[in-house]
Amino acid sequence: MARVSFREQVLQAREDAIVDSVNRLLAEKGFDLMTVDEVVADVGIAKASLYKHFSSKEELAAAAMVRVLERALAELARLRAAPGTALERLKAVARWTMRVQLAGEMPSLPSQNSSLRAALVSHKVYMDRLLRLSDELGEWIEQAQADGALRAGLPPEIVLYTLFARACDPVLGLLKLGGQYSDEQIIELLLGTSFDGLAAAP
Amino acid sequence: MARVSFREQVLQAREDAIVDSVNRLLAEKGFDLMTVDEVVADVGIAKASLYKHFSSKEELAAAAMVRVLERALAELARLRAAPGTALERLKAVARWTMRVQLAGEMPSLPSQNSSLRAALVSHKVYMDRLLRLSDELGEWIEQAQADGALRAGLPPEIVLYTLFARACDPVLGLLKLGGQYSDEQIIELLLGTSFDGLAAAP
DNA sequence: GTCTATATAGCGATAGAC
DNA sequence: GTCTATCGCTATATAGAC
Repeated sequence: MARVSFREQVLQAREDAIVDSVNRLLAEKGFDLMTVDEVVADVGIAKASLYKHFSSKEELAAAAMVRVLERALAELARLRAAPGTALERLKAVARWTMRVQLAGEMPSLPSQNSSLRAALVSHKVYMDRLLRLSDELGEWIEQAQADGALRAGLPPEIVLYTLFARACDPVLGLLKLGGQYSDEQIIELLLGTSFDGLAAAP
Repeated sequence: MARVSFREQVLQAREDAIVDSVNRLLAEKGFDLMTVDEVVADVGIAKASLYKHFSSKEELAAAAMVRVLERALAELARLRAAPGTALERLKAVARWTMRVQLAGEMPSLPSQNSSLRAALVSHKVYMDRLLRLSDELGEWIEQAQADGALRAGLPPEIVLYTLFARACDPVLGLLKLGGQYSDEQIIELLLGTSFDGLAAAP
């Protein structure tokens, strides 16, 4: 670990505070409705100061995504260290992503915004974390299929996309809004629909 | 059927053309990135003319949603007239919504935009169609559970939300972009994950 | 009802003093 | 690096002639 000056620590702490706000606002309102003015008001700094740290609104979103991807990678490492089958690990990851979303900490980016997409695919750190996460999940998916625990006919790609999609499923928010179920009940219900499906066992 | 003058027919045709464009643009770019300027350029009219037909951008979105909801209700009526179990009908509806989305005709509205939400919930026609659709699907869901075809422990509400969510699932777009599968293959794969789940049969 | 032209407001981003 | 003040642009929505 390189030595860092006190000044650098202060700057790092400020960047962390910015990413904190961005992450929460992205989870609340999404990228298009989040404004840079809100971010700086939330952090309590001037807009020009923020732009000394991040060169654009897209960079802000990328930073928030990098952080959540790194937290996901840390969760994967934790799960790998514990005992459990590949299927159990995949379910645990799905639970973790749903918990993050219910806690209001899952940034939601529109898949349609092309300027944002362009910024993300050319963002080296973001792409690295995303690919590492995909690769590691892909291994568990193939292992679970080899175990006979995941349907064999299903392309691993589909399983991966489906897991990612459940991380930002609007159904969670709807059910939480309804107020009829606790967070953990919502998670177990949706885990059931994802892995066991809507239909009754044949 | 009330008699309508030629002039009224022309106006109706223009409104239809507007809703056509809005529907396609909503499917392509979503509400936040769709601009009224694009709509009028696509239709070939002036912006002020559009605002004589629809009083706001939110009204435009509501009109597109009403039309797709009415098409869904028509599809339900068609399915009810044909033979089939409740489960088969629910699967057929899911197929229909996925086909609409893959055809680029499913308007996508952000669930987070509060001004849009407010406009929709106070839009009588939209709410009427939405509730009718929910009611009719709810009957099929309860019937399918009574048949033992849908998992009994699952609250019907969850099944309904899940079906709605699959109608705008970003996974469809991702798989189509990949170019590896035909539209019908994508539909059958996702129908499988929705109804039978990711996990292998026990 | 349709048009051209414009009002009005909010946004991302920056200049320049300190 | 941080601030205040502002630019430049684009968006929704409207005024007023025809």
